[in-house]
Amino acid sequence: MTRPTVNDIAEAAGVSLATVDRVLNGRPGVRDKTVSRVNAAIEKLGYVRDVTAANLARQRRYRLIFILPDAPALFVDTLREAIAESVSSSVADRTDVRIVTFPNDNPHALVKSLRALSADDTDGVAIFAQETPHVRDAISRLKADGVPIVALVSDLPNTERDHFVGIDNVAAGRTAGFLMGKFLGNTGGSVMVLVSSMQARDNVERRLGFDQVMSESFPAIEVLPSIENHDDEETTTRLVSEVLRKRPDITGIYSAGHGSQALVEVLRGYERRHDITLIAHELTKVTREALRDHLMDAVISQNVGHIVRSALRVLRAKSDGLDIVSSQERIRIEIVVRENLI
Amino acid sequence: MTRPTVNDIAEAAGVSLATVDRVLNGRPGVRDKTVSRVNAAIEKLGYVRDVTAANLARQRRYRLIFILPDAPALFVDTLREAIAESVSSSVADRTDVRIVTFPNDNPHALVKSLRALSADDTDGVAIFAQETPHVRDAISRLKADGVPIVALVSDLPNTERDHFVGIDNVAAGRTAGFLMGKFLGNTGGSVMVLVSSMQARDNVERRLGFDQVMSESFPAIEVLPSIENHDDEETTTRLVSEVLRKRPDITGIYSAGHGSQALVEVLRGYERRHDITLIAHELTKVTREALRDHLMDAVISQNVGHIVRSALRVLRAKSDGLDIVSSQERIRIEIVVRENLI
DNA sequence: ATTGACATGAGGTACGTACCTCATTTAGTT
DNA sequence: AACTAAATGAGGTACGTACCTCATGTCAAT
Repeated sequence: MTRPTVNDIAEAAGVSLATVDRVLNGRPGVRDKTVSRVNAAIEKLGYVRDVTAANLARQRRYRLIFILPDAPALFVDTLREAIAESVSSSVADRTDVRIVTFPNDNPHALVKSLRALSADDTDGVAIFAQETPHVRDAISRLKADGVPIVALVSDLPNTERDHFVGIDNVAAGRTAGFLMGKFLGNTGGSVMVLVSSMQARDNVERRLGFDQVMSESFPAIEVLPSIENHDDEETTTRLVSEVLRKRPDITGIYSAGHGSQALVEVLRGYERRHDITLIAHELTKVTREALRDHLMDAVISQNVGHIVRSALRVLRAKSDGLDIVSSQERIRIEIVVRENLI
Repeated sequence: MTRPTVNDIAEAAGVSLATVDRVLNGRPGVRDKTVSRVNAAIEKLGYVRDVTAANLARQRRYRLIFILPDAPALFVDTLREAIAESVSSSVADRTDVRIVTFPNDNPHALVKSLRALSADDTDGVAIFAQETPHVRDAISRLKADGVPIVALVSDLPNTERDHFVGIDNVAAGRTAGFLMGKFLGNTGGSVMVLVSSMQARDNVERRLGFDQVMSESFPAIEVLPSIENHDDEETTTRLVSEVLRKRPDITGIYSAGHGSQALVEVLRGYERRHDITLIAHELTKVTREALRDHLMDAVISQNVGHIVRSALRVLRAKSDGLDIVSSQERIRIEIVVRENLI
């Protein structure tokens, strides 16, 4: 009834504990025949390594680093909080987490941060940044040094990152488009789209997915060109006000970027606010309140807690040279309306 | 830099390891003054017990039981699969999970199963069932015996269960109502509502929430009385076909029960199927396909994986006499449309 | 001053695994 | 058969905590 241990395996396979240990930990000096005998015993007894005991014995610690921009968007703060929260629970996981922040508009600072890392003091890096040639090079160097790397939230597909932790942003944009279309009905009208930046891959992908669905399924609705706000409040306020004034036919607004604070504030002061369907990304203080206040209709979100935990799991696994079960690391695209707001 | 251990605490507090151990594990025979000295040292060094080492030493095992009906609804199968899956990973958590099934229509069998359990061989019970006086008594007995109990999916509020693991079903119904209203627009029409049984508390709560939102926000839409299908396919087929024939003004169907298989099949053969907005609960093979096929518009779901893991965490904590962080055990109400289907 | 109750210390073993050293056996080559 | 290299065994320590026993210390009541 009780769980088999290495000693049981040794006995069942008719070998010594040392040999079982060699097989289990892939150490050399065991004949193939013996290896299969041991593996057969493992199979037969249904042995599963006690990971906690193993880690205890191994005295393994994972030194992981999150690299984030200091973008003035609430979502980044939310992400940072989630990481900070994971730190407290990660003590039990033998994991030391450090957060490195770089100035949003300064790719050189990011590269400098990346250069400061090496396999000597780092077991894994999770990075939320845009892909530039310099970033590509820096990641390449880190990988060559043997440091596992995952991209966070916004993918870096042309780099040597091991994995991407985040939602499928094309699908997220499609989801937003689906809801926008269904909410607007067949009444026509036009939709304003805001993005943080057309350099931000996640934003571009969302826009792409949104457009796909709108043209496929809701051709009666006109989708306007993207407005880039560069996560800047003043810019947003100015541009949104302007478009709202010039285009009274606007019935929907899709905020595909990382923040919606300024947008929401403009709308609070807009008399036709209740005739506009507003869909944004990321559940934050601002979007929560906007949902509650009947100002916003839906939020497409990714659970930052899940993202952080997935990144930690993946980095630990990669650091141990283990494979990941990618189906278990998929981040869901969450739809939040005011009634399922937790 | 490295994490403090009990030995560091002993040294810092100027006491022996044995005394630290007594304090940490609440054993008697330590003066208050000494206790505070030790606690001060713990505070100062930021000591956190290494739970994995502790469990290893303690050789603690949790024997937990899930009690489920054999209802012919796909959702119950999904739940059962999630439990089975957790079994494999729970080996590492020193947890033995057993599933007990009782005939859906036979509350006496359920009571009998409950009676068979005792604190001698059970450290916790998670139960998905409806509340009846007999069930209440059986739970009362188990609690008196010191066995922690959580209600699963459908709450048992008038019993002595320690906790409820599942979604807020009123809010889930409200969410369904919100989407139904928004999708239908202001066109009026009427909505058919299906439930498994009006005895099932979760179903009743969903219906309640749905009605709240419909009357508050979408008064132009008529909501018909509930159709009870008792999770029976033939009944569903018959009743749904009949209502569809008699009421051609039906523009929406809300399936609040545990299964939607027969309903979906009827609709597949219904010529006006694309004029009907269909919203159901629980993501299963059937609802997935219906979403993909543009037959269903949204699914309100609860992540069975989360439910099972939460139940395991809560039962382990209760079994150790620990408090739970209820905010961490909240199960989200998920909205799934065809674009965010994973 | 003696007693007894209580508080504390010292030192051990155990949990399941990792990893080390050194001795011994086995297989393969000549 | 002798030799060598490789394979295996035996036995140890360590990780951080739990829990046990027994000895010794302290203090207050008698």
